[in-house]
Amino acid sequence: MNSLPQISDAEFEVMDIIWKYAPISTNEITDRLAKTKDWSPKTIYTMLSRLEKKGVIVHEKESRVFVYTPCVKKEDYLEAESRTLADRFFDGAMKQMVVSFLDQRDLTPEDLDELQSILDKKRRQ
Amino acid sequence: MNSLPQISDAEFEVMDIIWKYAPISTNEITDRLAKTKDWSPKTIYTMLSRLEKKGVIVHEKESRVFVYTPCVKKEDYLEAESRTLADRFFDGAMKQMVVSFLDQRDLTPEDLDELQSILDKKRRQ
DNA sequence: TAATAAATCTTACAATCGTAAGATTTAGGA
DNA sequence: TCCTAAATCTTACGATTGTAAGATTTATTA
Repeated sequence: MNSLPQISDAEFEVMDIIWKYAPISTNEITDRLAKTKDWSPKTIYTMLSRLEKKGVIVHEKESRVFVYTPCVKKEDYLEAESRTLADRFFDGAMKQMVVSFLDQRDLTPEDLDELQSILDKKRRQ
Repeated sequence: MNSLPQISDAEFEVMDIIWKYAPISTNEITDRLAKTKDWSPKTIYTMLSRLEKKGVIVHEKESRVFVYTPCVKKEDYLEAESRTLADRFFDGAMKQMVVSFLDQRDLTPEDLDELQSILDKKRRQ
């Protein structure tokens, strides 16, 4: 709960579906993942067991199917991963990281305008 | 070169020293890492071999010691990892990611001021 | 109630990773 | 030139990850 368990790339994909659609059954999970991934349902089942073992999801039985719910928040992972990124590349300085993102070429002038107005609002509060 | 090899957390720590101090000998690498990590030199040697096998560093022999140089740029990893983060958490939308970072609690009002002026400059160019 | 099909549980296996010990090579001093 | 200490090379081993196959359980239908 306090320190987030490490979850792998593939596990993250499964988590993502659960975060988006929970409570959700195994079948619905496999159906939704089938749209983007080419994974066997067996593989997905393995992911689900591992995620549950790691304590980031729980299930309830509904007759014979399992229905999953997350027990950690996606934002907590965002938080943790952006901190890791800041640590690795900017010595922990979030601000520097933001600056570097502002330089990223795929922000259009309109994006910049919008960011500016958000900044304005933030500073005023 | 075009697609960056995956490197692990521990490997990254080693890379980081090489990025900072290259060209750098094995001994200097282990000395510098000793300050923060509690790794055996043997362990570090393993990292170095793996990194070289992955093609992200090369060495030259100077008498009997190896001197390492990176052959990928740290910024390329930043680029790749921030894109991954944006994909995972914001559906690829860099702008949304930046917005979320602006909300991060550890940006001081001074930071916001500074960001604002950077934004101003960027929009003007 | 007995069979079946669907769902879950158990086991597996190769690749990568963290962590190093032991073997081998070799530059440099005696 | 020969020995030795330092450096590198080879091997290892348990945990995690990606990827599933096969075994077992069980709700439902015939």
